[in-house]
Amino acid sequence: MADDRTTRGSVRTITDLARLAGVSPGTVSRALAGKSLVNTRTREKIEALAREHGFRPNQMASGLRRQRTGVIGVVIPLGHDTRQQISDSFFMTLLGHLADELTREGYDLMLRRVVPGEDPDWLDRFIGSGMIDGVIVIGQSDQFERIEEVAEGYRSMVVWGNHQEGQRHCVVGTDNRLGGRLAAERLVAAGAASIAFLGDTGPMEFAARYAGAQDVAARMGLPPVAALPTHLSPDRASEEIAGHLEARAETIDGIFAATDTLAALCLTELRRQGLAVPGDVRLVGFDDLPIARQTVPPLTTVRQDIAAGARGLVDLLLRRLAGESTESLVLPPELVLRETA
Amino acid sequence: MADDRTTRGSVRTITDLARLAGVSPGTVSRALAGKSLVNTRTREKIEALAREHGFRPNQMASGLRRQRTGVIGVVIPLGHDTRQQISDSFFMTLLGHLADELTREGYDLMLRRVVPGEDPDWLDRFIGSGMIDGVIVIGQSDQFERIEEVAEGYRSMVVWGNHQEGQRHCVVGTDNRLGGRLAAERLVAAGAASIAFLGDTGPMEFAARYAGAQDVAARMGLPPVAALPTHLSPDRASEEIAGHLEARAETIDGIFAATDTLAALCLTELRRQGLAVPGDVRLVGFDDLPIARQTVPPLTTVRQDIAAGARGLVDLLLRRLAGESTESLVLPPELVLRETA
DNA sequence: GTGAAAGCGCTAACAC
DNA sequence: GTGTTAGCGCTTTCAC
Repeated sequence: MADDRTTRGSVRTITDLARLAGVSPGTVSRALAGKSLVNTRTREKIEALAREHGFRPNQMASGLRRQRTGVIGVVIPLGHDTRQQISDSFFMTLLGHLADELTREGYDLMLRRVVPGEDPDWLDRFIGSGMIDGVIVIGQSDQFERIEEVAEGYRSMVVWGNHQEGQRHCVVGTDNRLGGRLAAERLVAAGAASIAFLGDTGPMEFAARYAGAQDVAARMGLPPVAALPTHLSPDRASEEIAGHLEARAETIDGIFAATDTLAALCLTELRRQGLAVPGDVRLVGFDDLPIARQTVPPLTTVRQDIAAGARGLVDLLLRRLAGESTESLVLPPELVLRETA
Repeated sequence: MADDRTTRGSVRTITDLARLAGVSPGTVSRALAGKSLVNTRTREKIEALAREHGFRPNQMASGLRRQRTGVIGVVIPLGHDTRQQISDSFFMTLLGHLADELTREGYDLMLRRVVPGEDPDWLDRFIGSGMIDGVIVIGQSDQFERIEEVAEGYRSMVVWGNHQEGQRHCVVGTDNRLGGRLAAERLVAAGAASIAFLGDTGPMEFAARYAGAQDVAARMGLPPVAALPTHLSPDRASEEIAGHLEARAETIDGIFAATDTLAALCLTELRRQGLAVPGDVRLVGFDDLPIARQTVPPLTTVRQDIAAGARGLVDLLLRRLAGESTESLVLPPELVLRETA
């Protein structure tokens, strides 16, 4: 075991430091907090001592006393399709931006991935842990109702996801339905007459994208958009896509993929089956992840502004922590024209 | 502000619950902890009450008292090239696996991204916060020395990175030098006679990969491997790659890219400049990220077993927390033959 | 401007 | 088996 937590000497507590400085613990606390009035010389002395001994106040103790931890929880519910989203690029990128934003605001980030199916209590458990001042939920998954219930009694929460008319929880997200419309309109403009949606329509975001595509098909008098369900893990998805294409390729000339990741896989499958893109089949993705620029041909897609999303989440959460009421924030999607449609 | 932290009733503390159950706080603590002996009926009663009121013990308080938080810190130092690694796929994937492993072991994960240049004290600050029982550092970046110093006095740390002869800190990582050799050998076997290394050679992992390639060039009597430095952010890297290729394409017939991400960008640039892969130029990447299978043609690369890495990191850290001494863990890289070399 | 003292919510001796 | 008690390390009245 050895002397783990002692780097130099044994100035572990504010009391140790107080003894060294010849003052009381209270004074040290005040000096280090930088607030309340402390004699400049006392403060300087204490700060010097603290630096010299590499002292840092224990955040658990401080948190307990002040009833605030300085930590924001970030939770990723893996509802549908447990194994997948695990390394979903979109969520991971969002997480990176969240880390940056929270750091900038002086908060730490506690990350939790949960499987709601195994633990229905996932959200309350996190909130009730006493470890976090607020929580950001990344993705509603299939937990819309659960989140609504919690939002009823807990204000310090903001969710990344889809906005529903009249919902109670504060959400930040792209207008998925509009995004779906943009995608389908582009497919049609590029010459598609029979469109399919590639991906699971279970998660709300995806359902909304699908609905947007349906809107366009209906408005244009095209046949309804077929749903080609897939999982999100690359391995399974590839197989499933191959199956769908074999069964339906004849009847489909436009594909709207739920994510760029799926679109990229689909592109590979299309090539393998000898179908030209965008000649035989037009393809549009969603997200505008880095991969969208690197496929061959590069992917036409619907862009979500991830950085803006992260800023919005943090901004709204901090405002809620400060007692403000906040509206949800719906971000506009943007069609990015490349070469697949 | 409203009644934030109360979902139902006001059973916030173990003492509240004790009052309800007609027992003492101590008994509630014991009952909920599941350890020490408590009358079965008392325990059941308490558990029922706890469930009914959605009570969860405050982890800050518990942590403070027990001197253990149940939280592992994960820190990503952004040393070189601040903006980049920010969404580096490799680190993000590793992070995902770490989250899974730690969760499985009952730990929470506190994530911090730091810029050592701005805060030389990044590591001590995290360790000294009192919020974490141990720390996993993802990537040595340019902080090898700092990490060594800290390792001197702090045992509860494991680092993802490159292994150096005689180093003090416990590290888990791929044998990068061997990986570099595998890559270069493959390039040569595929017909390359003049090899370049694409990427910054500053970070230790990359330096080792580069050194491995040099080993092979020397052994084979080929000209030394040229280093083509780049940043890691896609935008800058693309430009830089284009520049390098324009300047040197004539004289290079094999490229070893420091990461798959760079390799994919390079592939795009090569195509743009009308160079055939692997006809004119052979290309090998590193990591075997999902993108490696989706480029056209798919990328020959050196695989790092990320899942095994995450398991190793967590396993070693837990052993160290338990007081064991542990050796570093060097994982074998594996050449994955696809079509670019 | 500083000290003393009372906890934040929990756990772990120590009694009984 | 269970109650009582004394803190974990910090902040914050309340005195002075």
